[in-house]
Amino acid sequence: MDTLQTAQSHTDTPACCTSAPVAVIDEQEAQRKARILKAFADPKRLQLLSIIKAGDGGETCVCDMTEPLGLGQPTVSHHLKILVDAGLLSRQRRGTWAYYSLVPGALEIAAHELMHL
Amino acid sequence: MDTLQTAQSHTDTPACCTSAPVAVIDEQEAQRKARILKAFADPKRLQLLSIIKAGDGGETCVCDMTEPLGLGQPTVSHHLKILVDAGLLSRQRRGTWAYYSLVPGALEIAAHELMHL
DNA sequence: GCACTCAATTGACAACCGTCGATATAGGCA
DNA sequence: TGCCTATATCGACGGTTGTCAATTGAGTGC
Repeated sequence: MDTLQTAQSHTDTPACCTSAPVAVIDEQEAQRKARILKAFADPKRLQLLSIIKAGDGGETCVCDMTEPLGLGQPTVSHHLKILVDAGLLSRQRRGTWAYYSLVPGALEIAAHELMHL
Repeated sequence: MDTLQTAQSHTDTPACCTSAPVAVIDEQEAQRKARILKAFADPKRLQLLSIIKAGDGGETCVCDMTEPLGLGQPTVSHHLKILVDAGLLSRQRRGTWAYYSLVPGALEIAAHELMHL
């Protein structure tokens, strides 16, 4: 058997298009990583994470997020849900208020996924 | 009795919503980071990066990307342009073919942005 | 020159996303 | 109980995004 498939078109052997069995991450793994990274891919959500990270005790009340972001309350709730669903934030109700805090290690894991894709 | 802020009942000062001058990253910085992270937030682009990273010599020809991704050539070109514009890939023409390679340190910088937002 | 191949661009379309207003839910207080 | 506040959900609307078919541009070899 030919180690590399003989002549193919172009009247000669092209330098590339060797159809090598590249070790590419599969569709499923790619979608999983993309779902997490997509949660970061919005300026407002990055600001949200920044606010929560800097919050007292590492947590922040929803009512403290709407004003600095210049967004309506439903929109902030929407972004927070996305971040929670992505496993980046955790929610805790205290009285009438809802406090959000970073899931420990979540940022590090996400960063790790970026470097080792 | 609450040691902080007197009675926080409605019609009075609430416990949160202190409108503290939170050190939040500004809109401009958030948009800059989001633009980079948005480039990662797609499964096909993650697969592209994976293929290129694993390519021989750290570079891969376009014609070796369309098949494993199951995408048309224009779509692959589209994604590659997004990755180049984000500063993650660099392009080099050799003959008729175009080779893409990871910009050194790009992944590390992006990961750093994630952890230190 | 011409013919051929690979890659990039264009235009169009459906799906997704961020935003808002309106409404619903949950919890505290009188 | 009923009212009030904070948060979540719903429905709708523009803007963005991923995809493709068709075309154009770039490069090689005859």
